[in-house]
Amino acid sequence: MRLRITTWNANSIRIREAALRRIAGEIRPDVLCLQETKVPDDRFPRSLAEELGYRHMFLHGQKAYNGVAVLSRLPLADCEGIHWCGLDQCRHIRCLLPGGIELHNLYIPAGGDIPDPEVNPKFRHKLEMLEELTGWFASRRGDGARLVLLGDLNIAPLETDVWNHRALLKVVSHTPVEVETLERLQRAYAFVDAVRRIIPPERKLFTWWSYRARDWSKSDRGRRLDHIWLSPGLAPALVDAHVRRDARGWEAPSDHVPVTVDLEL
DNA sequence: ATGGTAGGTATCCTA
Repeated sequence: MRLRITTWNANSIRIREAALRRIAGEIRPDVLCLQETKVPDDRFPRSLAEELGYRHMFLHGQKAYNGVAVLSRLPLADCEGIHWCGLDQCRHIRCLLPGGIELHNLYIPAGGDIPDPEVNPKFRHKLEMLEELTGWFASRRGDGARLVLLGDLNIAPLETDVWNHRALLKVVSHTPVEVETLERLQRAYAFVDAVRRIIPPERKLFTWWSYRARDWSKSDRGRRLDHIWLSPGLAPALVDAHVRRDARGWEAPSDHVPVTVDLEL
């Protein structure tokens, strides 16, 4: 059985109806994981999702900020929204897909502008959420679960994940402390970076471009902030991965584009 | 070195 999973930071799902239709029609994921839906669950566009074939969904949203959702053509089980750092922000859904695959859809805090946890609470929160997740996954290491961890992790770990490595060393999303913290999370369960298994790490690859650029495509000052990781037991099922760069040029685009993997189970 | 755009909310927050 072929399973296609896509992650996309929509940056408000209510104003991305056309983009959501294109993702459903052109990428056709079986499971679509959303971040920054920015909407309470009772105002989520459920009927549109159902019209596009996503009869199964789990919403974990809030007003104005954050918000994650999983839309699926296949039944979902044991769905829950998980909170971290003692906050009620909606940034994490855990659920089970058919075949016992455990999916984690994450929206890691962006972290503000100043890369110093002592003076910037948003940066401290970013590192603390990653550290709490690291402890949680480390405590499960070796349990043999078939895990997919994906979402907007708001960190570009490789030199080729940013348009200019040297220029971004002190820019939140690519600082050494963030990269090291993300690598600790990855090592906690020996997660495989699925997209970089398919697209060579030597090649520049971005999933986000700022709205502030005059011409995002020409300047191409992007970053790879959106990731799909697989647990070691699930990695052999990986057959393909894609970043839908052209989605950044759609009418009324999100600043993030969809990232997709195909698994053969 | 600076300021640039976008979305949600309600006059300013976050990204």
